[in-house]
Amino acid sequence: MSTAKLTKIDHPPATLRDMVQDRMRDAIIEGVFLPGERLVERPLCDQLGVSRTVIRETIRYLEAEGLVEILPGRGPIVAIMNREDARQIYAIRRMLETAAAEGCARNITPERAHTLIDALERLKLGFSDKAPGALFRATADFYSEIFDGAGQYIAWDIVQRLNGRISRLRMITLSTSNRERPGIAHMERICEAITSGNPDAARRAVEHHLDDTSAIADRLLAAEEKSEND
Amino acid sequence: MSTAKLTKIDHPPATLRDMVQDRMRDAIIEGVFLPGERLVERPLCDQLGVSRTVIRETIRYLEAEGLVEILPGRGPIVAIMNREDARQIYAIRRMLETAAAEGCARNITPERAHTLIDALERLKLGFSDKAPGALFRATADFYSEIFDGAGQYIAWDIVQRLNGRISRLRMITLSTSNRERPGIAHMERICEAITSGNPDAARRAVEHHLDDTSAIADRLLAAEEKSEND
DNA sequence: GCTTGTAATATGGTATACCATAATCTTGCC
DNA sequence: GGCAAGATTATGGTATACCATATTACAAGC
Repeated sequence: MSTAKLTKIDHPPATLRDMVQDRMRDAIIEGVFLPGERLVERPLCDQLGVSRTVIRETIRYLEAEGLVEILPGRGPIVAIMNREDARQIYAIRRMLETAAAEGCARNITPERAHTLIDALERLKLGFSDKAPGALFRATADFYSEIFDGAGQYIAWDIVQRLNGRISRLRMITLSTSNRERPGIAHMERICEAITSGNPDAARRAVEHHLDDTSAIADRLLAAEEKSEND
Repeated sequence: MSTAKLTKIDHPPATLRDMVQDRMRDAIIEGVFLPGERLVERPLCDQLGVSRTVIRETIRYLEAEGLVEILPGRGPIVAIMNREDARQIYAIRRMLETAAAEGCARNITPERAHTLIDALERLKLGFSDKAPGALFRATADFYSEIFDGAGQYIAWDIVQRLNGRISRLRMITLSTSNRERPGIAHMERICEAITSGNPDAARRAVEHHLDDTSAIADRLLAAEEKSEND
């Protein structure tokens, strides 16, 4: 077995479907397709240069993820989220993220503390960045570290999907200017509590952050509802 | 149009895909397809009498649900669950279900109490029934009432999906003979706490029940792991 | 007889073309 | 101007063809 090291290069980890899935998910999350907008198959095929099969499978997948809704007889649209949906999603995130922060603080290691602090640094850079995408990714990375540190990969999966559904909302809340400073302060508190191995403080910090975030989101949605009824 | 009344009942809600999705989901949940078993497209087409497209879309959907896993270059298999997965799933259920029980107890109305008690009755009948499917459905109905009463439909959605992934485990734990009595007793305590409008007691009852259940599940998986390594 | 290289088969992945139906839009008639 | 019939569009559903790859089987060489 002299060639043991040369096993297969994980050759095509990128199937067409996966790429289209990511592209469309990102497009929905970044608001390229707005909530309620119809996702007509054939135009999408042309735009992305793939066959209907791929598009249809992708839509099925995103439907299961909750990003796409299928109206009987009409076809797929970008899922619409209402105020109550958002409330519930934030409530669930609160449970899962507090548990993750607790777990991460409990299992904290020097290495993990290091990567967490790194992620926080990138997060701060993201805030000063103009592009909203960078901040998005940096936020996801930071939380990813927390869930990873807690070993809670299934909860992380759920949180990511929930985040996809409230992405538009997060985009707005993150770019609300008066939100930036407290947002960073919250993250710093969370990071500090976790790295110092204090589960209770970590839980409280996350609770505080999410209560704040969800209140902002709720106000936004309330304002939207109001303006719709004018 | 003399036969107007005889047109097919508003068949729209039943698209072929949905039917196949339900059939396959049930088949996986009920153990017709075992974990790790390959789901070969063309045979499935023959068995279900549909085209590959439908099968493929269904598989994509079930993949997003976590019931199916896709091995690169090999194709879809029924997802395999390990001990750690189960642990995490039970932990998440614990959070979501305790919150739901609390919420339901807080909002309890006479009507809801009535439907809950009804569901509990059916649950008891289900325990004496031989078919495991009946007990499954009755359990789902009971919890559905609780989440419904709490208004937490998104959490309910998540719990249902998680339950799909541990269905095999639930099947075994439910049919474990010495599990039946305590199981019913737990359900009765939960029902009683909720209908009497006592959120704290409801939370504790659910916690107790799930700690018990997950411990049984974990023992089962531990035993399986052991026998595998013989 | 064992290994190795090659052919055959099975399967997933992708692309296309086609049909039926339902919703929508258009148009022409009253 | 309103309404109804037809045209258009989009979708769900199906069949099929093609390619790439992975597994298996088989045959040839040592």
